[in-house]
Amino acid sequence: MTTNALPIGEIARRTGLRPSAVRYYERVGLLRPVPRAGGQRRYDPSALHRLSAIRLAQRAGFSLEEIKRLFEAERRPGGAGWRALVEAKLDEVRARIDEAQTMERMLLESLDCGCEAFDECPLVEVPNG
Amino acid sequence: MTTNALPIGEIARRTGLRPSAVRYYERVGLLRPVPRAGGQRRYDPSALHRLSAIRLAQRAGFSLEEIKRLFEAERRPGGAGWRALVEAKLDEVRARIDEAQTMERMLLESLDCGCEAFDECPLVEVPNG
DNA sequence: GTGCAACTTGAAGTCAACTTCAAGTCAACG
DNA sequence: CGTTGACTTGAAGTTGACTTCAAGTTGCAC
Repeated sequence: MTTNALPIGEIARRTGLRPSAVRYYERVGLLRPVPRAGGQRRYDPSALHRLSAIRLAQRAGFSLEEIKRLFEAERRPGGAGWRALVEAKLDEVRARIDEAQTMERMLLESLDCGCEAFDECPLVEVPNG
Repeated sequence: MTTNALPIGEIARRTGLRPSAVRYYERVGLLRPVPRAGGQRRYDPSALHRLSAIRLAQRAGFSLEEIKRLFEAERRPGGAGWRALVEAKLDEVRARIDEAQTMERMLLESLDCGCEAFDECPLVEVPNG
């Protein structure tokens, strides 16, 4: 046997994605085409890892296009451009964390003052131009 | 004069939104209809604060529907349901922060080991069912 | 071999969040 | 008074990320 080769339904079940999503990822180039058994996709378990990485990056706010570039960057030899790309992404992630933390403080503050708070929270920066 | 009443273009310029977006927010109920001068919207500067709060919440990952509910919740008297809603949002924000921080560690790790890292980062949790 | 669930494809549909378009209105300048 | 530019409306178009559909094929149990 060629070790455990999972059909798309099994991949879907384990990742919580729908088969259609997995096929979609393949179509847009996020997943390389996998070997077929009689036309049907057979996945190596490592696909689970890849899919999980995609979900995480996505929940962290990245578009499929960005995630794709992130994956592609790491395949380039010499590590020329990819380091800069990862650093750029790092900046983005940190900005996201900052914003989420500001939101957290806003929500906490609005819990504290108790009334019409969120709408008037002083943590929101109003443009002054 | 009825204090500074800003036309939609000015609101757009200051918030970085397009006028069409501001009208859209009104249409979907995120912004209450404002007074008109000869058919044209005239905004109180407080609208800038509201719009900024919207942008922040949006960047923190909330849909317009969710933001709307957040605003509506704070208007209910007694603070009955809105406290629970804000607390639920808090949980969501914290989950987002966690995920973004995992992304951050993944990216850092992939910078450290230098090669095909992001795709194989051990920080990604693979489902085991 | 029969049947059924799970798979295949391409095309079309959906949803959010807008943007663009067409056609028209209004204020102000010269 | 004419025209310019910012505004108005409703309707239709766009993008990303999928899902749904129709029509057909395959894998496996019985």
